[in-house]
Amino acid sequence: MSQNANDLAALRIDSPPATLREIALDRMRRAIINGLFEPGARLVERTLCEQLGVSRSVIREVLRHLEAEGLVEMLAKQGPIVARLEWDDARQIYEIRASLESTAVADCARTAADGVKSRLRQALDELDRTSRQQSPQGILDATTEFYRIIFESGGHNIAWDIVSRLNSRISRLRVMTLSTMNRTTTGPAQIRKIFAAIERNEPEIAAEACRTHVQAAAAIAKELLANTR
Amino acid sequence: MSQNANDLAALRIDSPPATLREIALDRMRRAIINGLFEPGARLVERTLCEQLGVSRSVIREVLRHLEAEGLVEMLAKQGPIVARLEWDDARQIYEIRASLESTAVADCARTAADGVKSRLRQALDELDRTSRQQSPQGILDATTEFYRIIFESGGHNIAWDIVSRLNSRISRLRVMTLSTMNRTTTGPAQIRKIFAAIERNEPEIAAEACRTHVQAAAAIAKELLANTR
DNA sequence: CGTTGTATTATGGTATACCAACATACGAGC
DNA sequence: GCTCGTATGTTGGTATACCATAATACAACG
Repeated sequence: MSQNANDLAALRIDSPPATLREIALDRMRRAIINGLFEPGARLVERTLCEQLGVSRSVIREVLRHLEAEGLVEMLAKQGPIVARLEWDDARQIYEIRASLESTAVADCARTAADGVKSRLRQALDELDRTSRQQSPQGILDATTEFYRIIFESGGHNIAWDIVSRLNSRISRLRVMTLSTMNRTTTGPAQIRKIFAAIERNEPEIAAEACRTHVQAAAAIAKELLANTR
Repeated sequence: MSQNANDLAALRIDSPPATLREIALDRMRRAIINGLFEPGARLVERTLCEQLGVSRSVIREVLRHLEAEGLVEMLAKQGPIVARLEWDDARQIYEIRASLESTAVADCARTAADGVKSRLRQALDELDRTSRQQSPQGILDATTEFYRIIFESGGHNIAWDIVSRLNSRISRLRVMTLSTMNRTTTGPAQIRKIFAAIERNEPEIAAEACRTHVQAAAAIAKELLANTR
């Protein structure tokens, strides 16, 4: 590989100017995840056109994508609504997360090199910081980053996609459960336990700590869902 | 609940006349899964319009859906192609399946009532039958049904959706691995082992047998992918 | 003969037009 | 006043039109 080849590689244009559809998809997804649209709210196509300033073609394609992601539900003969979340769905999502995350965590504990460990420590520090200043969004981002490192480091990007997609469906619960967990216990104790096991390369212990963490979140979520009704 | 109420319930219209989009989605998905379109093949929208006899709006919405499912890839500035499958993707898919299926199988072994067991036995008989007559499609259908019962019986429909979607991405491998496994070993020995453990309500053993089964499939798939190159 | 500029074509991105089904409101007839 | 029918509006489903860009072919020029 010559210097010349490197220079040429640097020329490559890799950020294709986003299409309206991609922008709209991103906006809509965020809007739903952030709760800008209530679960069950109707998503009238022509209204969305005005709100986003694009044509119905674009909106409809975005809706198809979000439908496949499970963020939007299509009621036959009535049109699209923001997906609602029953406890039974949430329960299943937490179960699946427990499976996938504990597997990834164990894998990470088995193979993690120093580089990964230090990146994890960084994420954990960030979590501590945001946790002390009671910033829900910050806690969520830091926790997400912690897990992202675990999945990516083990080459589990497909599992990460699945987990991310599932998390987006429980976004509303997630921000509350995470805040609760970081308020009641002494900070992010459970995450720290996971990290400690990874650092000492103890897969079984790490996986078990992870399962505990997810189950705790599920328990809190169940409470929340019961109270909201 | 009066007889009257029952009669009224029977009046309910529950099969909304499928839209063109739903039909087209189904057809396209099958076409890709069955290999009618080669992986990597371009999916030119106007061509598909003629082939399916619908407008581009419909085709494009279907493509968005399939894109989100991972069956179609969008190359920026070049349009959609049938998703290709690298071994690294297949590897991950088998790993995820191992996690989710073994969890579901353990759950099933823990809780399965007689009704579930007899339905599983039925599926197993069907698998024996199709296996004896070397029918690849029959083997695939029977195996799918076996797992479907396991997931549905435990209330794991979301996990089942995920597994189904992943399986559709490895459909080509799947039909070959299943045939191979049912040819080399004495019939569906591994599936039978899973069933036996479920029947005796032994979750750990059932889960382990399931993991073995998936790992064996992955090993064969790896061979296949290596040879195809 | 090759290089460069230009016309043509193929194709995806976006907007718009039209229709059918369902819902709502209103008015005629009893 | 109640019922039914009709007009009107809302909204999703589908088709089509138009544009921009990238690739290709071709021609002109050196």
